[in-house]
Amino acid sequence: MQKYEAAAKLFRILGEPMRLAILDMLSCGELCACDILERLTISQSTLSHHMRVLQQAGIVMARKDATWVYYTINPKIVPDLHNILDDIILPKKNCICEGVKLEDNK
Amino acid sequence: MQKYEAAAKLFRILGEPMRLAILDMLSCGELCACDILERLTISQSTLSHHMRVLQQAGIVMARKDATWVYYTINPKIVPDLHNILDDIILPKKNCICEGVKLEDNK
DNA sequence: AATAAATATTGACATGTATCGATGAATGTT
DNA sequence: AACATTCATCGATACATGTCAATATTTATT
Repeated sequence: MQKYEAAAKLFRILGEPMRLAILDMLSCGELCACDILERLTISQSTLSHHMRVLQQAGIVMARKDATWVYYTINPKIVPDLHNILDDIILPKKNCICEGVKLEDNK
Repeated sequence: MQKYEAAAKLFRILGEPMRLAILDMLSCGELCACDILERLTISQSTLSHHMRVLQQAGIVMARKDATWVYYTINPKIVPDLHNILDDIILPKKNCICEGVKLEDNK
């Protein structure tokens, strides 16, 4: 299972409407937290939580300037996500469907 | 927010290691529930739960034959998922980053 | 009809996490 | 030095859901 946990974690992070809204906003380019907060109906602490999650997952990058923090989407994450999805869902060589039993610690 | 809920739901469903393992197994082709169960260390009821979730989301399709149920990945879901991701994370026209405020009921 | 096998459903429980208000920390301004 | 602004952290709460055992349902077999 361990094999799938990293991928699952990424998908789980994308599995929240608020975070998708934030990523949609960032898709055009850099925004500071206050810009994002202005367009959402969530508390500042909730936004801060989401930005931390997105950052730690490597989905967004942060740049601090004085009291502001500016966020951008990590461009590398886009092909990464596509590849992660394809590696699981598309036919491939040495696939687990060929027979091995999966234990919880694998 | 409603705008992102469908996409978030799909990602959330992909956000479980067990379901990714199941999809990985199905990536080569059709398997029945008992085949999948044989290679995982989860209970039968848990597997049944996951298959129902994957089915209702349109990610896998089910075919019943006597007492067996055979599952396949819905091939349409693959490009769909890529498009959903790109529609959010890549730059685009008429993007919400251009200014509108998002209410919870949107 | 009785039994067996494959899958679904139900109810209970534990865990994870989104959310908030309150507060703290860092930086800039007066 | 005092204050304001921006963001982070903490503690509490509510809700969603993964998991299981037990049971039901469906179909085939004897």
